[in-house]
Amino acid sequence: MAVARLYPDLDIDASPGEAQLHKRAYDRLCEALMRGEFSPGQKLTFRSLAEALGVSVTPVREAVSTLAALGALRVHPKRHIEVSKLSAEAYVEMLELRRLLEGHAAARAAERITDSEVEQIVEINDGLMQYALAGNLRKAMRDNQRFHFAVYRASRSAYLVENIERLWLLIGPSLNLHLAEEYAQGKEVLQSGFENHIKLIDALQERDPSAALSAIIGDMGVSCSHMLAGLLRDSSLSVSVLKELNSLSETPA
Amino acid sequence: MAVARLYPDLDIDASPGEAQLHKRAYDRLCEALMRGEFSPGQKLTFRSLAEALGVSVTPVREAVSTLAALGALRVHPKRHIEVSKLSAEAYVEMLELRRLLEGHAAARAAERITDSEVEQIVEINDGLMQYALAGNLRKAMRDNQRFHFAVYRASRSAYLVENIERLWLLIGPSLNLHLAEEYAQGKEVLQSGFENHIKLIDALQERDPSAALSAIIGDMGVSCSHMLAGLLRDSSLSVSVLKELNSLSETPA
DNA sequence: CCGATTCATCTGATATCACAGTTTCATATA
DNA sequence: TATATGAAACTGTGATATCAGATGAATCGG
Repeated sequence: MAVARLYPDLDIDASPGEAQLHKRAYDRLCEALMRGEFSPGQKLTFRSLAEALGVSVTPVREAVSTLAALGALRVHPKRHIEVSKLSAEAYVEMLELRRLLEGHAAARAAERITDSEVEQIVEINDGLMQYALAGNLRKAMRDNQRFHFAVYRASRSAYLVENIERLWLLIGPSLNLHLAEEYAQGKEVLQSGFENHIKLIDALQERDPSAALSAIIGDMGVSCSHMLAGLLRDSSLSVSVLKELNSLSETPA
Repeated sequence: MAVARLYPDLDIDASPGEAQLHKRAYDRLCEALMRGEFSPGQKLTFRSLAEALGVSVTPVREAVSTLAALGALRVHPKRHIEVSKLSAEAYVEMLELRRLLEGHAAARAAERITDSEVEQIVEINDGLMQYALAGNLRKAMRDNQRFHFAVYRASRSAYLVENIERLWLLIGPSLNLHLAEEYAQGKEVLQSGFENHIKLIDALQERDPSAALSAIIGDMGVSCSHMLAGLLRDSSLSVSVLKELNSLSETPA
C-alpha cells in the first residue's frame, strides 16, 4: 500500500493483456521514465517495483536489467536501483547524437512520407498546440514526443527509430524534471519554440530532406536551453560544457 | 556434456571473477555472437545456455532478455531462443546507420586522438595485416574489430561507441558466417581491402576529420560485397535491395 | 502406405526461497 | 552530548519448483 502510493498507477494490468509480464513491465517502466514518473537519482527496489507493477520480482529483474544495459537505470549491487542522472557533459554528447540520428531520420522521412502520414502529423501538432496554449505541460510533452516519432517512423527505418527511442529514454527523466522546474519558475516553456514544427511540416509536404533536417535540428535548440539551465545548476564543469556546446553549433551537420 | 559440446568453451569462469553472473553471462554471449560461435537462425534454450555457461537459468534470462531487447536474439515465447537472422534489407539499413555513426566517430577521433593512441592503432593494424597475410580469418576479424573500436573510442564519446557496439552485435553472426563462406569458396577476403585502414591512420595522424570520415566509409564498402553476396543468396528481394544500396551510395554523407 | 491423434517430453514464464552484503537505528559507551 | 556498536530489517543475487503451452515421435485408423 505504501509502495503503491510511492509509484501511483504503475500497475501493469492496464497494458495489452497478451504479452509476457517482463515485456509489459519493461514497456510500463519505459513509459514511466518518459512521463516523468521517476526523477533522476531516485532510488528504487525490485520488490517495491514488483509490488507496484503487480507481479513478482522475476519479470521486473529482466526489465530492469535491460533498462540498465541501455543506461536508463543503474543497478547498484546489493544496494538499490537508481534512475540514471544525466550530467551536462553527457547531455551535450547526446545532443550531438540526436542531431545525427534525428536529423537523418527527418531527412529520410521527407523522402518517403505519404500524404496521409503528413496529415496525421499535422493533427498531432494541432493537439500539441492546444495543450501548449492551455499551459498543460505534461500533455504537451507527450504530444511533442508523438509528433517527433510520427515523423521518424515515416523514415521507414525501424532500427533507426529504435535507436532514437533509446536516446530519449536517457533524457526523459531529466527533461521532465527540468522543464517542469523552469515552467514552475514562470519561464516561457510553452509560449514559443514551435516555429520549427511548422517548418518541419512544410518541409515534409514539400518533400525537402535538407529543410526537414534543419527544422529538426532547430527544434532541438528550443528545449536545450531549459535543460542546460537545470543540468548546470548541479554541475561545476559548466564552462567546459558551454565551450563544447558552442563548438558543436559550428560543426556542419 | 552433450550441451557443452554444442557450445564449446562457453563457460563463464574465464571472465573476470568479480561481476555478477548475469553481467558475465551477457558479456560472454556478446563475445560469442561477435566471434561467430553462434550462427544466424540457430536455436538455443535457456537451460542449455545455463549449463554451457555453468550457471542457473536466472542470470541467463536477464542476459538473453537484454540481448533480445537489442535485437541480437529473438525469444519465441514457450518455444525457443533464436539468433536473429539479418535480412539484406535490414543490412542495408544498418549500413546507413554505420556510415552515420562510425563516420562521425572517426571524424571526432581525428579531432581528439592523442599520439599514443595513434601508435596503438598502428600496432593493432600491423597485427591485423599479419593475420590477413597468414590467412587467419578469425583472428583477422577479431583484430579488425579491435582496430575500429580503438579509433571510435578516441572520439571520447562513450555513448556513441556503445551505439556502434550494438550495431556490430546485430551484424556479427551474419558477418562471421558469410565471410567464412566466401573465404572457403576461395574469394579474396583477406588479400585486399585494407587500403582504407592506411588512409584512416594517415587522416588520424594529420588530425583531418573529413579524411577520416571518408576512409571509414570506404572501409565499410569492402566487407559489404561479401555480406550481400551471402545475404542475397536466401533473399528473393535482391533487386529492390540493390536499388536501395545504389541510392545510398549517391547520398552525401 | 499415409494422415490424424495422443501422450510423454521439452520449453519459456513466473513465483518463491535462501543467502550474503548493506543499511538503519536503537542501544551502549565514553 | 557525541560517538561507537550491534542486531534487525532490507536489498540484490542466484537457484529451484511449478505450470501451461509447444514439440515430436509413437500409435491408431483409413
